[in-house]
Amino acid sequence: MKKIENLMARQVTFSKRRRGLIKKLQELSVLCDDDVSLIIFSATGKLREFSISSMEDALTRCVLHSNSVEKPVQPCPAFQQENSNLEMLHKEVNEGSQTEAQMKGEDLEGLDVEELGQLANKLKAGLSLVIKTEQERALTKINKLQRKETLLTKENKQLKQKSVTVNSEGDNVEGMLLE
Amino acid sequence: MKKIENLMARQVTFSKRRRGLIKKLQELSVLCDDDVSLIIFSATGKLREFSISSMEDALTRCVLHSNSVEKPVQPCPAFQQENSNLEMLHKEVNEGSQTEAQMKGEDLEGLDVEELGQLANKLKAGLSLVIKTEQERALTKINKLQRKETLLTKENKQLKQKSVTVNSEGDNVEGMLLE
DNA sequence: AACTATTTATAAGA
DNA sequence: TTCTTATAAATAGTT
Repeated sequence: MKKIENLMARQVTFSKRRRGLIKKLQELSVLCDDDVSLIIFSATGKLREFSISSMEDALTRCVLHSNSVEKPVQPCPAFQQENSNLEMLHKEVNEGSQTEAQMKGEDLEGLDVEELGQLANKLKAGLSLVIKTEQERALTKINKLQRKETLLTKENKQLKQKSVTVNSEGDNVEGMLLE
Repeated sequence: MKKIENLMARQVTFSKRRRGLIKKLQELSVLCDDDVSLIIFSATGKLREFSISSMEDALTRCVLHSNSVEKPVQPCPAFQQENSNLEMLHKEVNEGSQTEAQMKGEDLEGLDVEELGQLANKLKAGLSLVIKTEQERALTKINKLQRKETLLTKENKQLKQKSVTVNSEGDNVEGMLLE
């Protein structure tokens, strides 16, 4: 089993299997009385699907991007800026709570629940994108540092050998490295 | 289709279907080149399953509670060093259990908006802790690598100076560093 | 989208 | 828990 290279076939397969997956998720949540979350990212980090099957049918499904042709990724904030993103998210949640409180007392017909579902979806999507962005940022940074470290270590070895052959005394730099 | 009331039957079904679900998740992630996350909460809000398929680490599985009956927490391979964090997550998730249990069994129409909002907040809290765990882990790794890099660079500088003063020819290691 | 041949999942029982 | 098997369901290929 490997990646389907043909775009159309891949999209079709994705759609079919996504439906199957969500169905099974719903079944599990009913049979075993669980809450289930499903998050799917494309390989390029774009959010394709975020679905939550909870006890409430209204929150069961949340298809943000039904096409596999995704919207452009949100501008990738630097790792240090992630926290402000999270804070914004918190703020958004709090505002959402206010809205919800205001909505209290209104009819609890389908429309209200839909609006609430949309708010929840917004939150989930935001959180998902932040998680994904952080993961990517961190891994990129770690990989870069590891490559750099490898080269530095190599260089260090060469320099030490040279240093030892030519000058066996002087400042001893051994033992400086962290482990 | 409705909740399996018999505990043993429910546990067996949960195990079987979880395996099937994860298999299908893996298949989707391979066929369509996606990253997939799966989160399962028990109805009482306890985290049962957290699984991430990323491009870097094949599929990472973390079974905290294999069923609704309390069992010892299984070590999670991907987060072995974050046990305390995971326990915090577990604790946090548990705190909402009463609310969730109350909400359980009610019809959609019977749920008030505030309670649904609390569910959303709970999910957000769980996700936030996962984010936090990842952040901490990544930052620890990055900091360690950066310290190591700093020391290596310093050491190499000293070695180079020594090398240059004694022997100005030979292997040139400059230009090896990545930017 | 719909159809169908084939594969796969799973419930029940051991 | 694993294994077996009859049945049910998902899906790939096709139209």
